[in-house]
Amino acid sequence: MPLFMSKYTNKVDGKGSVSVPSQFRAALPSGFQKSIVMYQAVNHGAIECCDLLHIEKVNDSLEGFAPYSDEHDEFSLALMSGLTELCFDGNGRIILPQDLMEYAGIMNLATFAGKGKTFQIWEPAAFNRELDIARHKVKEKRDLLKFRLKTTEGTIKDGS
Amino acid sequence: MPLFMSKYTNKVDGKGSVSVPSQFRAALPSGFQKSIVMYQAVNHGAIECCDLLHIEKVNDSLEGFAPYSDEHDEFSLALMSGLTELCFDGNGRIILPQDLMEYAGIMNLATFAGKGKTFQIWEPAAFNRELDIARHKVKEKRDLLKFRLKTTEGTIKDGS
DNA sequence: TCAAAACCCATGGTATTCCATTTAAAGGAT
DNA sequence: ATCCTTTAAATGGAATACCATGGGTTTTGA
Repeated sequence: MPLFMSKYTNKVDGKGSVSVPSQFRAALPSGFQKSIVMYQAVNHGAIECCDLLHIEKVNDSLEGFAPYSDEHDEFSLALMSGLTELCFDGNGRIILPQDLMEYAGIMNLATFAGKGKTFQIWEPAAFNRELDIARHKVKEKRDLLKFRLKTTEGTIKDGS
Repeated sequence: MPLFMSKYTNKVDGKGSVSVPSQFRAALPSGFQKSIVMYQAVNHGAIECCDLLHIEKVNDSLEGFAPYSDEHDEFSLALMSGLTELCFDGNGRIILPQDLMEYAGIMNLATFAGKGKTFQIWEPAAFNRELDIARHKVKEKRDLLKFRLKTTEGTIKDGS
């Protein structure tokens, strides 16, 4: 499974166009490489991005609620109405929606930061601040992270 | 599987005509792109919309009740009698029924809000209020969705 | 005959597409 | 390792197509 990793900073022009790093485009699942979906990151002033397949899985999970229940209503509205699907042009660019640019404070530069199954788009300075904070917190809490052992397949590499 | 997502606000003219966002029209299943079906949203003063195929599935689910049971009677009457099918004109517009406009309090503007398999039409200010409420409730209840996600993922996908 | 609805065309604005240039990365040879 | 060549990616700008909207015309049904 391809993952979003590393970070890249690209220019944003007057219309909000940015090139999505080619490594991120290549990491999209096959059959879902025409577009990405973005929304306000829950915990930060940043744009969170994923592929359409991921969204479809979230939507499938909503089927667990009764179709006319309050929960189904609240979750589907809150989650789905806030999404924006953006298709790439021939050069791998997208146009960032105005409201999301404002939410993230993005002007002329945008930092793409890999997060594994998703990635985020940040105003560069804000990203550096947040990265610093995150690293310190990881230092404190590093013992909390444990590798999940695969019980079915006996091949686990060292140091992975 | 096409989904209704994002939100759009369009103008409503004196006759109740509105353009249905092209993204929503494109998301209709092939063979069902001539019309949409709408009805009063159960939980809110809004118009709920979906495609005919979805209605057929809802109708199929009524088969779960015994044919002449009270439940079958009540559900089929309540769900089906309130439906209105509206066909698009050449420009992708529909004419909102008077009673549904009043039910939703729509005057000059209508906000189309994606909900996945369905979408809703709101009076813009009312939508913003409801979106705020829905987001807060989702924050409180988000553990419910995580549980669903885990069980769903565990059965369907691999390598995550 | 009249009103309401369906249909059609024209406009402006926006978003998408395309082409050209610059920049950066990758590979090969000295 | 350094320099040069080749390829790919990112950027800038312009042309094109699409969509929302306004107004008008024909059809339908009461």
